[in-house]
Amino acid sequence: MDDGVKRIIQDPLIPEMFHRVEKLEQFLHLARTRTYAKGTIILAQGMEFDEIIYVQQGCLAVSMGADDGHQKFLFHIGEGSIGLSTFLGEYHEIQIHAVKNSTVSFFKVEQILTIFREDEKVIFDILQNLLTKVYYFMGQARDLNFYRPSSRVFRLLYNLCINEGEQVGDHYEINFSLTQKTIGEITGTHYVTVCKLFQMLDRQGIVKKGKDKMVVYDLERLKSLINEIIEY
DNA sequence: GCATTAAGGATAT
DNA sequence: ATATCCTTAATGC
Repeated sequence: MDDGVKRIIQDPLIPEMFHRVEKLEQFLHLARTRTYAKGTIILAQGMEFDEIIYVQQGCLAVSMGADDGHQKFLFHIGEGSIGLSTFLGEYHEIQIHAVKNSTVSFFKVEQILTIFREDEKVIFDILQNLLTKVYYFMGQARDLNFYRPSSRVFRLLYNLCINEGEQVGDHYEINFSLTQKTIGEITGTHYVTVCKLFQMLDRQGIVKKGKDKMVVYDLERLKSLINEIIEY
């Protein structure tokens, strides 16, 4: 095996940075390409689907419907990433909609096979993309079983700080911010609960969340909060 | 401990 | 100007 196919699976902290398959960029002429306005539903529940989605620009969200009409957010498909490499019949409950204005390409099976023949490394890229998703959702399954909602939120913040945080003096800065709403979606906790938790963190000076920056003032305290019972 | 609902205020586009 | 996000309180499991 040459180095081109030797890779490491790293766990994505948030479900939108799965392995990119940018090699598909060279094969866009084989695909059907469309643009979607923000909010458009690309794949509705129960719609047959046998293509691979590649997002050139923008961002899509994949969610799964529940009996009561609720949609459980699953993951984002960002630029350079792919979606639904599995082929759905008409009895699935997946929905995909555009989060931003997006241009996305659709590859049919035969086209994908052609690409595989021309550049077999694309196979590994697609496998890698799928495996990071599988690994991510294995982690989700564990978290939902073993941690309470408050723990899941704190764990996410802690991991973000460890992995993306930049130490500045005595504190850490995370140079992007998630909305409380998306933190709720990712961790499976209600957004009102997320709000209360951030209030607590703010009041105790542990974490302050800004518009496009989060700073962690007390990483050890944040870590210990993961295993504490929170009073609301 | 947390979800849910509702309702009003705050920001983003 | 309108949609989206955040806050707060009340209630229920």
